[in-house]
Amino acid sequence: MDSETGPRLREIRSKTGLSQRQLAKASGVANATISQIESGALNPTVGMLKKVLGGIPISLSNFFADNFSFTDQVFFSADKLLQLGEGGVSYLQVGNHLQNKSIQMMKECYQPGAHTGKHAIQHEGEECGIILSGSLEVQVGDKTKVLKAGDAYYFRSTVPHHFKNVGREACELITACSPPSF
Amino acid sequence: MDSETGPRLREIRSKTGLSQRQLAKASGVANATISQIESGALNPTVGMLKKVLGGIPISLSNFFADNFSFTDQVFFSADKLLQLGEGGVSYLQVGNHLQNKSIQMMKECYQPGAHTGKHAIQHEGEECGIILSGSLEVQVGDKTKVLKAGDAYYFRSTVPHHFKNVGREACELITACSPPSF
DNA sequence: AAATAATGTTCAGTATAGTAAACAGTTAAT
DNA sequence: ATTAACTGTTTACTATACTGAACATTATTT
Repeated sequence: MDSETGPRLREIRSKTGLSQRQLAKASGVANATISQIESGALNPTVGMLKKVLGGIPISLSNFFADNFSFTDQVFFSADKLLQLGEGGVSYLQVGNHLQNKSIQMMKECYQPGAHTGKHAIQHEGEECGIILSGSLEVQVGDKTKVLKAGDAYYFRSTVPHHFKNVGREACELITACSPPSF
Repeated sequence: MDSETGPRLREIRSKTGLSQRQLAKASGVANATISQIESGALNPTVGMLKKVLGGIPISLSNFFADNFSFTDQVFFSADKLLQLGEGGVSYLQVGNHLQNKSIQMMKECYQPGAHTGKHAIQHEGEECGIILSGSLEVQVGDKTKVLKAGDAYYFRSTVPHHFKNVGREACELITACSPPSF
């Protein structure tokens, strides 16, 4: 019936290094259920899927938004969404050769606990962003606030700033800097 | 089990002006099923929910990302995400008083068929964007391309450009202009 | 090599999701 | 007022999601 969710669950589970039984224990469902869901032999209820994803953990929204892959084609010339970083924080940049351009737009992903380093960042220009999923602690100057999906920020980059994912799930956001900072 | 999806479905269905039976017919499921899902008496399978949402139409991703509301708090001073437009195209702007700022970041939503007008747009600066959901036909100069979720664009705004939603569902994207264009 | 502990898969039983049809209530037309 | 057409809800039935236990493989331990 829905041929996507099984393979998708398998892919995500594998990526996180969990076995079916580990995930089963963490989420409180039978391991057979996970096997059957992944193989497509079963059409899970949303309650069940939510329960299973709770063991990873990942939200339903993020699970189904997984096709937010950035691997597809990109508009204009050879501008690709480049994977710049690795590890706790990843950056996907819109366009390339930004040296003489004025905007640096990125989709960023902070793993749980990931942050921008012990020293606050400071550079020319301005920056802003919109949180897509998860939660992010944003520190700008002496102000600190935890932003959730749908929240946004805007500040002058000359003020020292620092980002940290304080939630249990990955935090995705889209940001823009002007001018590009690296 | 999952107490959110019922009320959420009811809310979305009501907003679109569909009755349970209309949606049932459009999606090919029993009206009783929709009633029971909405009342919470039933925990739908994802295949079933997908089928139901197909009659609206709205994707699973968008359905669960519904908490992408922009109504929550926003970081820094009184900067709110302002609803600027109405009708076929809506704009939610990050921050305000952008006259002497350098970035204009917005979350835009194009209803099916909606576009930026019969005359192409042209202004100073550069702009870019990332498609969150749906599909958008982007016309820049003599180049035209249909972008899907995860795709992105970047171009100089002095080149005449035009956006149009050519899909059946609403298209959401996040854009950035530098400098702000209005 | 034999034993132990993992891995994912298969199977019979039971709990429940989904259907079709009848029900009850509200609005519109005649 | 009575029909007619709509709204959402309830009910008995059947199709299937989910469980627990056994199964088959592969990797690690002793």
